[in-house]
Amino acid sequence: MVTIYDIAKKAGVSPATVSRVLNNGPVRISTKEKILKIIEKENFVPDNRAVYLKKLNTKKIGLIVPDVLNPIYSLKIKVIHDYLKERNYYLILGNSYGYVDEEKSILEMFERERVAGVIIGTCEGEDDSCLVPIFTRMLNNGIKIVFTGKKNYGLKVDVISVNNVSGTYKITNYLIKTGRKKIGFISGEKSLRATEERLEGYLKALKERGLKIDKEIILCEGEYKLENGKRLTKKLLRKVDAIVCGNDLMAIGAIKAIEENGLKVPDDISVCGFDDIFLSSLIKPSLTTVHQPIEKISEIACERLIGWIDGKIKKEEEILIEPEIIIRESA
Amino acid sequence: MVTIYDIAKKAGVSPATVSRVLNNGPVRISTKEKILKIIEKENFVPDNRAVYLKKLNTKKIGLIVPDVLNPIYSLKIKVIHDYLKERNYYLILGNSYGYVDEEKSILEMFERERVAGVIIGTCEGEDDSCLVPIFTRMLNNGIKIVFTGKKNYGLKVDVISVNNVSGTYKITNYLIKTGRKKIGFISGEKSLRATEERLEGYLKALKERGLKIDKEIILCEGEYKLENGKRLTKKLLRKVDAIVCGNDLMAIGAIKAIEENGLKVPDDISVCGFDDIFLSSLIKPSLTTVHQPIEKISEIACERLIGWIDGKIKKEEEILIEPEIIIRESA
DNA sequence: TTACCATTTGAAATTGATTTCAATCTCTTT
DNA sequence: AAAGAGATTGAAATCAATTTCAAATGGTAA
Repeated sequence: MVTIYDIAKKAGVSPATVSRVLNNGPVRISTKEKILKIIEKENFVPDNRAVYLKKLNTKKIGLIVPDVLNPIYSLKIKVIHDYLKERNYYLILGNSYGYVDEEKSILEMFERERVAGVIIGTCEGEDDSCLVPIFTRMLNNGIKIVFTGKKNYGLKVDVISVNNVSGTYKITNYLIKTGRKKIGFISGEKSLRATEERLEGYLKALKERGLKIDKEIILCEGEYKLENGKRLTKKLLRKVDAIVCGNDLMAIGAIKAIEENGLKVPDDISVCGFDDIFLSSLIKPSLTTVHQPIEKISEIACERLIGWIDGKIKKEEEILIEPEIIIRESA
Repeated sequence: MVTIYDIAKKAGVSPATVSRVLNNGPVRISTKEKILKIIEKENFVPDNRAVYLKKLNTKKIGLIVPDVLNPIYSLKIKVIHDYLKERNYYLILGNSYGYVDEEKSILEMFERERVAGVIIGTCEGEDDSCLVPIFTRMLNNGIKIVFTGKKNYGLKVDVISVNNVSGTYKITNYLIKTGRKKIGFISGEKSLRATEERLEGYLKALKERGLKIDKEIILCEGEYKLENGKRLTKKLLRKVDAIVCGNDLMAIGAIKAIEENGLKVPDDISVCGFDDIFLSSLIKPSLTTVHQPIEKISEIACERLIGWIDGKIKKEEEILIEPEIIIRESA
């Protein structure tokens, strides 16, 4: 491969001068043009490995999501990718499947790559408190970290997330208003922040409206996926007249389960979700759900992360975005 | 940050010995253990920039997709990510939106990063023949490239793709068998390989069955997206009794357009798609479509790419995977 | 013509690892 | 006890850039 030395030799200058051309340093216009011509002719492309060995900011950002197949994370990836690209950063992607072992190995890869910052796009999967030592080490080594939608474990990191409590509170209230009395709740693992808070909003609404809380119809286990929604819903059939689901995929599973058992949505059982993925408006009955402001969350996450990297932000913050509920056919 | 020199000093050995420990070189067991302890204690993590400045294979693979939001590409990303991770490679992701300018800037970033290989996951977007010089330069510089689903422009690259011709041929035949006579065709840009070939299969089936080809009901323009499917379908209403769509998203758009105009799918107009995305089985009516073997294509692409990188593959190939049609409710 | 200042330039150090080559240390064998 | 073989180790070069410091060059004013 062509190096800066080859260019320097052909141009009759020192490598330092070529480097200055590449970095807009002070070089006489005529020499600059001569060097640029040679660079073009020789197909020279600088080697980032060497460039960023000297420079401080590697311009690389690591992003971890639990499931690229979940449209909510596809959207997160898209928004973050675009925001960063605009600012000359680029993205290394890790897909953790919600497993801490995977997440750990991805984080270690990010460390070796000396990424400037990391965005954790996770808010579902296993309990990941055991990653705290790695996060601490990364922070100590100057790698900036922003969480979206998970606990901060007392770390010096921003947390940007939707107000989960308020989301399920609003939608449960809506169900009550439409006359539903036996409202069930299904979601993924209890240990997760998303589960904890979404459950909290649901309970809050029931309490305020004086409805009885029945542990039999609250099921928080397994993954935030369609199949699991189906599985859990089967246990609630004929016990409830509405179900608040932990996310849209589970809600879609719930609708499938209800229909497969000869019942109707929303006539027999109302179903509502959380996320407002693309799909939710397309299925039938279309899904009543809590809209997650993914674009906003992702952009704030990027903005904060770059703020940290540029040294403009020094103090961590927890930023909650207020969600809206979207009323459609399923409830 | 802690370096190999710091570790060497604390252990009373030379950096070379520390490097040997990191790379499983010959080191006395007792010194190895001593060094490992210090590495652990000092939180040392090697710097890949320096590591791969010396080593030939950077273990980085660049992947370009036109749209992370399209489930077909989410799936591609997932499969490729997993396959590579298993083999100690990792992924740098670029989202091109089908724009050649974006694709160009992503490719340049890959070059600077000295990726070992690139997978082009594109098969839609603008005509990208103008990227040939960049691909040539990358190949000359030893970066291996594999295309999935696009023209190879005479380059020394593998092309792995679904047999598009066969896919639309089969599904058009199916429509004819069910008694449809006026079958329309809608898709994205004509210049794309996917469009060209899918159109070819459609035309082949019509000709073989002796049906008249009517240019008025063949519309190839715009993007492979839902909205565009809707837009094009509106022009075909009342002119056709079936529509073959370039992909599933367009087909879903087609169904929406038909229903919004008071017609029924499949009673008034049959609709079929191409891809078999997750969504297609969930909507109502569920979509009859050509199943794209994305997992298989992606895995072969990875396998071939790593074969090239390891020097085990020397000759480019074009690999076509035969698709199956999935009959559901929409046709 | 000289002094002074600003603009260009290059030599050499630096970044953090790996790798080669030669030297040293341990054994085993005679 | 000496020789030889094999296992460990370190010094220095290398990878491909940037950056610092000092030197050279050019232009202007006194």
